[in-house]
Amino acid sequence: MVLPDVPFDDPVLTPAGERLLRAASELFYRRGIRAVGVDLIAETAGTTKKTLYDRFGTKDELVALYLRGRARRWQAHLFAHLHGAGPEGPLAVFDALAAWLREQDRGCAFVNAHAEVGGTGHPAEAVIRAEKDWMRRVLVALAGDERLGAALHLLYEGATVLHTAGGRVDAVATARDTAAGLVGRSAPALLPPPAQQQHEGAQQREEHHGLPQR
Amino acid sequence: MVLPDVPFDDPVLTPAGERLLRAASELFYRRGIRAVGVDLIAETAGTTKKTLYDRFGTKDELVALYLRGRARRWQAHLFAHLHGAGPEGPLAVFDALAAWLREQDRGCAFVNAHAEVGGTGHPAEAVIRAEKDWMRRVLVALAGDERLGAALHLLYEGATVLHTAGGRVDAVATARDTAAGLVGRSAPALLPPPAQQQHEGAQQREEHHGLPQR
DNA sequence: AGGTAACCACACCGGTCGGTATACTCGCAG
DNA sequence: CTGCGAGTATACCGACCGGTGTGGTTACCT
Repeated sequence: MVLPDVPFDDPVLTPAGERLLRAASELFYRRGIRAVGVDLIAETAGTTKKTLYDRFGTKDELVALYLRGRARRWQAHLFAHLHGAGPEGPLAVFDALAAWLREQDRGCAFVNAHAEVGGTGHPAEAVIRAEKDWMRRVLVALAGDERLGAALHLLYEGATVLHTAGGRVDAVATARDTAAGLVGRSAPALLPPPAQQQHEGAQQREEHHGLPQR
Repeated sequence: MVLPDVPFDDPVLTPAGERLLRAASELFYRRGIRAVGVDLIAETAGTTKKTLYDRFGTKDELVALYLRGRARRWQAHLFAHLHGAGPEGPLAVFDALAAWLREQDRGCAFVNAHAEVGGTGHPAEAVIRAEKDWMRRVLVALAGDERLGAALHLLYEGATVLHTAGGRVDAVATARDTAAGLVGRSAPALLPPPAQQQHEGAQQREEHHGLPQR
């Protein structure tokens, strides 16, 4: 089975740029975007605001880069869990989510970012939509069915929200149970047990892989 | 059937206080909490920061009041849709949500607020959890079953997120379809088509039908 | 008459916001 | 040797942040 890749490649950065993006990612996720100033980011990265603006041009661009990085890391985590998971692929997504949320206690970075910048024309908005769209395509591919994949996507997002904002530690397990019911009912015979397939979709569909680099 | 009320009563406010809360609610929802300063709120309400702090003490308290108001308004909207909706109660929730999201284009105020203040000890956090917990109780009551209600809750939250952050206009409809499948499968015999009798799985466990009134 | 709650106008506080400017050092490729 | 990209250090900008203080004006209640 071929799973789609998230449509972001990793940026080529100078050492200081790398430290800045790493520091910004940690701070943005843990405290929120508007709650973190560029001064703090530069200081945490052990460099200066000057370097930050030389590399990234704008705080907004740094935010967009932060989200792209999150998308790539979540994909890596997810595909690692899916690898070797047999025909119950769709359900393994919920196991991957449970493990992910054990460390990422502030929930979905994209939903959180949208809460802060949604509707403002912020460059992060496109990244947010692209990630949601990608995740849906993954679930549709795993489910082998458009409607079932869309339903699983709803459960996946609902579980993330209720786990985090709702404080319901059983949310992911409930979602998995519900998903199992849907999957079992919809296509019980489509997936023969012994088959190891790997996801081969590695098309990077962006040619502009550099940074402002001015 | 008795549905639980949201555990917030409406505050008694002076005229200027009312204007402040109304202005703050609009601004917080549309632009985010941290993006809105107290100066702007006071100016929009046609009053001064002094009055704001005399009435509410803190911006954080104003934020909590804002969320309580949102919860009450959503409950009123939801119950109005449920009223007269026959035995297909659980599905009417998704119709109410669709209508709600047609006007509330920034999605769930509680999820958005949690993205900004989650994990900081902010007084809004308790309000957020209470609202999610209340909504779950409503869905469990409507479904007449704990597991089914929890599953519907997942679909409800997932639909809200995917509609808003994901930009999927079909999210609520998909959630409704999926919910219909779950409901139909779980209790097919309890609801004879031509009958206005209510499904009896909802145990009446509270006599407090009015407002919390505490 | 006196008290008081509500309100407004305005000034002020230290701190932080995103972003810019100047000037200097280092290593490396032509 | 020179030029340049990368980095550091530091000062600065106007605007805004949440929050406080002072003083004065209504209107209503005893």
